[in-house]
Amino acid sequence: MVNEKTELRKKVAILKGLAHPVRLSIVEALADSEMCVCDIVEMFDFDRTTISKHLSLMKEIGILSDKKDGLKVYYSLRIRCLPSMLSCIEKVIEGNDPETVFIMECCGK
Amino acid sequence: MVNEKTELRKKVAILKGLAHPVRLSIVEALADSEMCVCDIVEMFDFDRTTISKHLSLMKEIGILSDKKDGLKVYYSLRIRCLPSMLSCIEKVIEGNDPETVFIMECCGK
DNA sequence: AATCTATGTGGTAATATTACCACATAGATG
DNA sequence: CATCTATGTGGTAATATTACCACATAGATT
Repeated sequence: MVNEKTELRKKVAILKGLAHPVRLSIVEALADSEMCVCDIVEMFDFDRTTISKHLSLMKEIGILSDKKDGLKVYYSLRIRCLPSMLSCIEKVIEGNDPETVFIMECCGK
Repeated sequence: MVNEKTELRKKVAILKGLAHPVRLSIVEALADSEMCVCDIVEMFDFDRTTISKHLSLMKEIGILSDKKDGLKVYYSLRIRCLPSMLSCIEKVIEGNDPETVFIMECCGK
């Protein structure tokens, strides 16, 4: 049995880990395949070290895992259900007419 | 077609809205049924106005909707798939042995 | 071994988030 | 209508997050 408080803290940590435009974009990019830091850095206009810190953070939280190969480090999703989880939110957003920001139904199950 | 940047911002906003222990607890409590502010406040040791601000924030983001009835205000989930979305994260956490903080598989699909 | 390449870390200034207090208000009740 | 009850808002101090710079390191290349 998992401690309630601890479980809540872990869930919040994961959500916080996803709640940043750079980090969420990385997670989405990793949905299909792993990428090296060099390629991930290319995606953004931010400093290389900024991206590196976002990756370290997500690794520490448990969202990503890394794998070294020569000079390069490859990151991949450690929580595989994330893309489908996020697609729930996407459907909510995409389903909107421009006026209403969010609708009430999604996932259609 | 939804603007990519805007969509990302909205997704991040929702995730941020969930990424706080008080707010996530509220969302979980609202999974089953709506609640008035007075009852939600009872759940926590924080100041009443702190809870009120968390509710306002989630309403603004679109996570919650409210409904007035006399003096009381009832909040409910506006994004209904949230509980099942969060259960994905829960399974990841619960599936752990105490040593490993996160596992790689979840949702069992 | 000197150098280069890919990546990571410590420090820090700028910015955002959070929690509480003081105060405001709408609707019920005496 | 005076008051009470449930709720919300503005302001602010404490804290957390973020992005960059300077620097460090491991492994490849010359």
